[in-house]
Amino acid sequence: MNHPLIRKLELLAPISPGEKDLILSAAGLPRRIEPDRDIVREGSSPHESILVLEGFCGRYASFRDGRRQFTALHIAGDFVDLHSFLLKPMDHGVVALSPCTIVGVPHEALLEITEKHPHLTRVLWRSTLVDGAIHRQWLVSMGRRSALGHAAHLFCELALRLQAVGLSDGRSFRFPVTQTELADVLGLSLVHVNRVIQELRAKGVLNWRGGEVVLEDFEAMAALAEFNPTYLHLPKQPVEA
Amino acid sequence: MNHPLIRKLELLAPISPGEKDLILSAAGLPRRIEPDRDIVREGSSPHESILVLEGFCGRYASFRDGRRQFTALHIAGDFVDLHSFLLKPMDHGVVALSPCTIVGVPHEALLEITEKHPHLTRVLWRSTLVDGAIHRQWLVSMGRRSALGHAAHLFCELALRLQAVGLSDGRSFRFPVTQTELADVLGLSLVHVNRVIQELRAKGVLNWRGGEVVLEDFEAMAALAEFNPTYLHLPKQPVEA
DNA sequence: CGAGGTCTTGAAGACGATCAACAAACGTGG
DNA sequence: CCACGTTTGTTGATCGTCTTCAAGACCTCG
Repeated sequence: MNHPLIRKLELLAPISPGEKDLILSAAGLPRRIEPDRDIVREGSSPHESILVLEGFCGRYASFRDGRRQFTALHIAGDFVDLHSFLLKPMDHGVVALSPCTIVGVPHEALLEITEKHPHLTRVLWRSTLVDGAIHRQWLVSMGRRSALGHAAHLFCELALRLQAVGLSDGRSFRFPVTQTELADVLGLSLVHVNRVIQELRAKGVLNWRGGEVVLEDFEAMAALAEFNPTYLHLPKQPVEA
Repeated sequence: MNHPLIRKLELLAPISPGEKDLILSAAGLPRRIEPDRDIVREGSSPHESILVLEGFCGRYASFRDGRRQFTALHIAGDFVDLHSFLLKPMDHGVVALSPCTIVGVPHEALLEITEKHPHLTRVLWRSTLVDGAIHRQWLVSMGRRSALGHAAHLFCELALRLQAVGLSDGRSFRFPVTQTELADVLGLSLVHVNRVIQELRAKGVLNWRGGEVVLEDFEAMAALAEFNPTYLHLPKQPVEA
């Protein structure tokens, strides 16, 4: 089964063919979203949860004065707002960072799953728990890592998450995001992000041009970041690309 | 029913008497934990999830060089590691910040609940989602608020969370934590935390002595923090103290 | 009364923010 | 294919917040 959601859910736990059918048949039709468009609006109370089939998007909070902070980055296979099934209204927005393909899963269908399919329920619950674990690691990065370490940590995380769904070989991947957006992810200024990126380049660990990232030396990058992948709770073996 | 867990769960959603019995009967005997003692160790794979009946504790990650970052603060009624039911091993530790009374709920019992009690399952799931929402708000504080705003935000959050379980009138509460610990919560240095606290005192919004916090002017504090309580997903009316 | 922890203060310095330009890349229409 | 405008990336200079280092004051508890 090659559907990104299934691929992703199977990373969390084995699921049966019946369960696969169940969730796929609940999903609506794929929709195309342009970059910079909101996928879920802050303050809304959705009736469906959105799954990303393709592209990058992010959850963010923004201030009246225009400051913005991303609190999560999502890739193919991620539910961006599974929590909105049980937690309304949305306390943050979700925006497409690249062209995205998404599908919605109606909350009714999720309710049905929780009523009748305890195993699948646990798998979905678990996926929200992994989101939480990533939030915590970002908190650690924000609080106690240098800007350089923080950026390095994020690149390591992305490499492994993308590898897990077959979108990276663990070394290089598409990353169609501007430095301005990255600044809002890292909680830094645009100018400083630019300097940090250059420093990673100068150290020979990062090559990032035209939306393509290459980690020239993952080990060195991980060392800079004091990166420990445990929190991602990925299985030992990534799927084939 | 006056059990802190029940009080807390009822904030999330109405639960039936049968469900209350169910979860209470699953819980083990209360245990007393001294300050500074680990409640759950990083790297462990617990067979039960811990619920706080009394006291303050925190989740933290630490570095080899001694730096530490708290990623959550927990109060009476909170499950500190409900996620360990589905996500092992622990990617962080949990430590008592004050003397704590805790009970364990065996993962077997939680499994049973997810198999047979979908509604209660959703309530528990929801409680982990609120944790996630708080993580996100902390990320926003770390990334885009000044040290002063960040501290003010935390005090506002604590006032409302404690009020929700009857441990504050919304203005004052016990907060038996050192400035060193607060520094590790806020991701700041001890010295700077001290200065920020003094600034809040000078502004006449905070009085914090001997483990007792008084928010002299909640509105002013909330304004400093640009605090919006939506993310806590609390019901309109707090319970009586 | 002494000892250890906690809080407070001062001074110096680093890291990252801000302000202001400029350069390069990209997309579009002519 | 080039001209142009817009977006993105880069650089320099200055400034401010927060860190670090160091020491002293206060408090609690034996």
